[in-house]
Amino acid sequence: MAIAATDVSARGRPKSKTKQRQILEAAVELFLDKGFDGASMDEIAVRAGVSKQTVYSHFNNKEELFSSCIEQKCVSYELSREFFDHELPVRDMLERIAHKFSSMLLAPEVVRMKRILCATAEQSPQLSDLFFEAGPRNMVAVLSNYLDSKAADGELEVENPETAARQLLYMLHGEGHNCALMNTTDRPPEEAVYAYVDDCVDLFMRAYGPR
Amino acid sequence: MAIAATDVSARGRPKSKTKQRQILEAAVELFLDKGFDGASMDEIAVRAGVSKQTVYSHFNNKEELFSSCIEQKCVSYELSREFFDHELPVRDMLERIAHKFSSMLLAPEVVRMKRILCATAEQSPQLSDLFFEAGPRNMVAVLSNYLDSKAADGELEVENPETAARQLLYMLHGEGHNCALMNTTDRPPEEAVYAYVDDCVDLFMRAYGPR
DNA sequence: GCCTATCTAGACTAGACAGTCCAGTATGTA
DNA sequence: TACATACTGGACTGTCTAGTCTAGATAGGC
Repeated sequence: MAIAATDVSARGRPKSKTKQRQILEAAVELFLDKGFDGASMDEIAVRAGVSKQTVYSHFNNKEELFSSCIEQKCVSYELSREFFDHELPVRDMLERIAHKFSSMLLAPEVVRMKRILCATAEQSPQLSDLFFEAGPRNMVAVLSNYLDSKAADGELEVENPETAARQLLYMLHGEGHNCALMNTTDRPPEEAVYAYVDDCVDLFMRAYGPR
Repeated sequence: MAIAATDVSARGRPKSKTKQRQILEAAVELFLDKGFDGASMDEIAVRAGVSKQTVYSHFNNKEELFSSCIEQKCVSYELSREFFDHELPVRDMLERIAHKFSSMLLAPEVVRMKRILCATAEQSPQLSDLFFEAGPRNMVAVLSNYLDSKAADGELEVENPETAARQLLYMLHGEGHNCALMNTTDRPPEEAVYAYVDDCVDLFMRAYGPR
């Protein structure tokens, strides 16, 4: 929807999908790198190897282009339900998901994306919505679903699986993610983050595991 | 230190402390409101009721002014050790601190400040350091200290108080803080946040409380 | 009351950037 | 082949902003 409407009649030369992809790729790189204000349309056009006019023929303005970028990135991060292995002991499964989740939270691309969403939060909350549904909320739903099924099996003592999912996931953010987000100079080393993640699963199992 | 050095010799008319305060106040408001790029020096001067030249005579450039603003805000947020009441039962004390911490995380001023630090993270990590030491790290230290003393009393079973403090504090961030930070349109209502905070203390006590 | 520095008001420079316009060229569809 | 449209490249407009400069008014310290 963010893309300029192509004429109903398919007369004349059609817009090139390739160019559009090039533009989006260049824009993603530059927006992630310099933020919304920092990235200029001229630079995006140059990096995409395309004229500025072409950029404007595919996307009506800067906001629209930015929004398309976020949209594109979100789909690529959606976590699937298939990740969960119901045969594995709960603790092992939780450790697996916790580590995967934690490393996602530390991925430079994710961090930079969150930074930009924070920065543009005031101007465009609908972008945050987009991200929030595809990202954190989806993750809570998926994990909560898993916890619920394990509670039904009697492997966990969780009354409210959604709350439990949030507790674990937000706890996992920890100093690692926070430091990365703010780009502090001294960051917890990788081993410390791993240890922290294990401690979180421990805490979780101590509270919700079978007695 | 961020302030332009006043001449060693105290000859002539001294710089007005009042003007400096006015400039800082106006700058804080505008930076929090519009971010670093969004706030212009002209606007700051106007809001401070001062000429632009005066702004530049107190602060050499925009970065310096910004840095002074963050510095000023940080000192005002430092949490004190006096807050902890050692007579109160651990659970009650934790509930108290959890609620206070949570409402701080939701305060508009704090949220906007964090947003700006995220946005400027790439350019100026030393600002994040400033904030991180005065804010999150200080908070962890203070709570960890409390948990340690309670572990010594046998009221808690905490092996690593620092980790435990981090777990509780980061868990408390939750969806409320995250949504506020990104400014999503549908935010968890106040009661939901309160309930979540209580659930977090529950989780903590289930894991670390006496058997 | 003099000296010195601050402060004001506004003009000014220099550069950046979003978005438009145009003339010419390339290319897919009918 | 003819048409309609996409694409290029570059010039252009209008706007905004950081930072400088100047001339004159103001006010504190000695």
